[in-house]
Amino acid sequence: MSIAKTYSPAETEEKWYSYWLKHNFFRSVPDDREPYTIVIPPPNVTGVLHMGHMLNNTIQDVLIRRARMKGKNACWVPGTDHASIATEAKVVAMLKERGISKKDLSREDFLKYAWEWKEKYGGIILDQLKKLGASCDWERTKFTMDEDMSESVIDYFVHLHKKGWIYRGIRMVNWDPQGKTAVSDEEVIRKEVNQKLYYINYKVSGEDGHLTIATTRPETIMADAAICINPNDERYTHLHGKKVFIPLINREIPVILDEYVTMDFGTGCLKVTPAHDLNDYELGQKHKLPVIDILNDDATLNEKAQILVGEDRFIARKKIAVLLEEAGALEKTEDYTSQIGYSERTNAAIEPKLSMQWFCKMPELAKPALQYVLNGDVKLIPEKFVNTYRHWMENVRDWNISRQLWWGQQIPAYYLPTGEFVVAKTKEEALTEAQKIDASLTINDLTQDEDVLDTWFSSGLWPISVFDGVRNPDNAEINYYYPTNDLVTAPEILFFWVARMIMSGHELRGQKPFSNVYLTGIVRDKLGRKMSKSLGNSPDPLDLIAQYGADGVRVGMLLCSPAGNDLMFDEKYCKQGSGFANKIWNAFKLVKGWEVDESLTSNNQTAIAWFGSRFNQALTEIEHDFAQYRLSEALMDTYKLVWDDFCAWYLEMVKPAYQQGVEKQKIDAETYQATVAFFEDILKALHPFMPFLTEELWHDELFGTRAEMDCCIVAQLPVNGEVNTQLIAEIEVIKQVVEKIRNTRDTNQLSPKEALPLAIKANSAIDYSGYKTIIKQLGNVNDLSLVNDAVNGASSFIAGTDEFFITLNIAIDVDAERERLQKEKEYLSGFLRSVDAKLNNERFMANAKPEIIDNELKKKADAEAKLKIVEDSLRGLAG
RNA sequence: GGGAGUUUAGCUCAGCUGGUUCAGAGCAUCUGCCUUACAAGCAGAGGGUCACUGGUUCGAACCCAGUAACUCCCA
Repeated sequence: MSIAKTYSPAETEEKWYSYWLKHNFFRSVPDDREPYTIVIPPPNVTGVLHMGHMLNNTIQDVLIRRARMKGKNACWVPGTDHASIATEAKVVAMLKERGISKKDLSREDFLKYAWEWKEKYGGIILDQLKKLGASCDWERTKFTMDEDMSESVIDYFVHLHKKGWIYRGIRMVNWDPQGKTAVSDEEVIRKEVNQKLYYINYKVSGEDGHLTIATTRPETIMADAAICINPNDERYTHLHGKKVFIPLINREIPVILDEYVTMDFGTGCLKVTPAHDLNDYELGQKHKLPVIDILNDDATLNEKAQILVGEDRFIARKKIAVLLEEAGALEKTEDYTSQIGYSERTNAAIEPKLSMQWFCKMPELAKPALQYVLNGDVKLIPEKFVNTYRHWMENVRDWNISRQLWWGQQIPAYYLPTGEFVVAKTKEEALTEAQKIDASLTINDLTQDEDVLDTWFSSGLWPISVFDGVRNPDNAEINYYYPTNDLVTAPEILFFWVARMIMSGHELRGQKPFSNVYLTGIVRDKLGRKMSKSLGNSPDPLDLIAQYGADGVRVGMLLCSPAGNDLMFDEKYCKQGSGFANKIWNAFKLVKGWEVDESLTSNNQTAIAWFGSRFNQALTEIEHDFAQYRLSEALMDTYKLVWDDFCAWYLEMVKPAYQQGVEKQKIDAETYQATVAFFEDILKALHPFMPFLTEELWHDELFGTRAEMDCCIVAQLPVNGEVNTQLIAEIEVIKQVVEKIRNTRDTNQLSPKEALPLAIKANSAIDYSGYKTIIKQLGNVNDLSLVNDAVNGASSFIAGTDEFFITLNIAIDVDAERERLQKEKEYLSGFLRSVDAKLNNERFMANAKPEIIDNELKKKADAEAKLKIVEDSLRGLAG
């Protein structure tokens, strides 16, 4: 196979992804290997791939591929969640476009449309993930409303109900008037909003005077049940026990006293509207006030409002301001900013609303779930999130699990004609239960609760239900794969999702659902703004892949992703990624271009031994990075291993020197074979990050003929190689020597092509005769000699504690040389002084650990040796 | 209002148990090179009062206290 000038990702990616699929490399079934399991955070069926998914799934894929290459039975379970509110909203919108209204449909018909929608759009993200290279076991793809998954949800509900942890109650809920459902506290996004504060006069009953209240919601005055003042407020003592009239509708309401009212906010008179404000509701309960609900489910005013009936709340607000003005009841308005809640799903302003809901008691579930994290059974990465988690779990409130929707698992509660209810898995079982209450009941007497369960109630079971562990708690799969290993998700859903999985894991299996939770940051643009559709600052991930290749984008994502911190994404990182791919490609081209000449003998043993050691050392470092989930650093360590150590140093050491007139470079067999072997190891180390490029090169004929199943994706990572640390340390000195030779060339404005003679006066134990080849090749040195005395009149430098001399054809600039040496001398003397200061300090000698002192002594000796050399050189220069 | 976090080079970030592997990496910048793998490259170079103030210590980017700015979560 001939090789193209640059790497072109597109066809490669398509080719190898299908190959992997065809050969079932992503497939996992239980066997006797150690399992390594990740369940995907199921994306919404409504979504399309965004940068957050890219980051999240790149990380998961790196982890899963690495585990696979370490010989584990790697299983990555993909799937989607049904996102009840968001999906229902989409379906309602779709129907509206077709001229169909949801309220004209039966539940059954509506669900048919919803499933149709899900089939059409629900798999988009998963398909897009394939472009990224995600090696999920697609045969395991799950959806939270699959029959078995839903059954698991119902089982869990029944289970919790039996324990008495699920109950019904009237509560003030966050009502989404657009979705026409309650949403949980966590699904409300608070935003600062500029509003107006309306000052409204209420006439005092039986007197001429009035009092003034301040409110942001004048349209709710018709629902007022009282006016509340602080009993300590001296301005209003005359109002104690009085009644006032609500303007426009002239309903009489009492003035009540409660210290709850802040005297210095507004006027100190608070209108109490129990039906439409959480705090007012509680105040109303305390003072036994009536609850007057003037809003419909869609937040239009109902007939209880008496006026503006049928108007939307916001339109009513504008209109009532005018009416109040006309009636002379509007004192003034002021600009005012406050926090308003918006539905995460529909972006409608949340309306506090009283309604009957299902709740799940949290304290009993939260307590053990907190322990898993506190005692380290479940590790949060980074650790800082433990505090946040604890704070939540210790202040947890009961969870509203019902949603007034159709798309989702319908609550398995069945009402008797009397209004009593039973909870059971099926209607038949419910009947049996119901008949215990009234033996004469038949199945037609039972009506199932209309509401569905919160989506998190089902995704909270995800790591168990994907292995059918709720319905069949002792099946082979759940026993093998559960607890899973790593979970990769966003901190915003630590409580929503992660905590609930830990709760259900403990409750159902007495076990944690996963050992490590890697929390990624939010992907922001380079200005630090969260990427969002509305801002239009998010690149299309698929465009990025088309432009930079999947490998390039994967590298780009990881380069800028410190664990748990937000990442400032910039396309330039992807560019760096694709540049890296190209570098590897070109290194490959070089090696591939070599022709072996069997008659040549190798003199690259040192280089080969060095890179072998360096490679093993780097593997250990990378392993260490992964153990701490420092993926960004693991990648950077790999990057530098390949680019610097392999390409810039090793290949330059061994590559056949340019020979005039020789068209093909020849190389000895030993070096060739070693280099090819190194390259193969490098492909393995790179594979988790750059699966496509590595797989492509893996199959090149350079490596001989490969069996069909011999693929990089299942190659085993090299382990436990030897590291010759002395050799590595000595090569570091050799690199310095080479750099200084190049520097000498640079400062004397000599061409790199001009070969130079080098004399070495070794003061250290390094045997330079073994490094001659390398120095000659990299430094373009034509004559290398080992000497015992300083060479006069030559340009010199020091590396380590050894001296080096280059005799130049041109006269060296003595003054410049002296200045350079003088500077070095000053630095060394200063350094020596600081070391001596420590060593002469009694308290240092008394307090510092012995190894620290040893180190200082070594530094002293080292500096003294160097200083002596510099001083000698200076003397030589003078003489 | 309560809680948490962040602040190190122009940018994005490392810096573990306080001590020469301590001020580092990648990118960007500057200079010189189209050198037979790669200009998406090669060879060099510059760049930081470790947010600020004080304290502890023989010794502080690191520990403690306070201040400032930014971010997130909860109310």
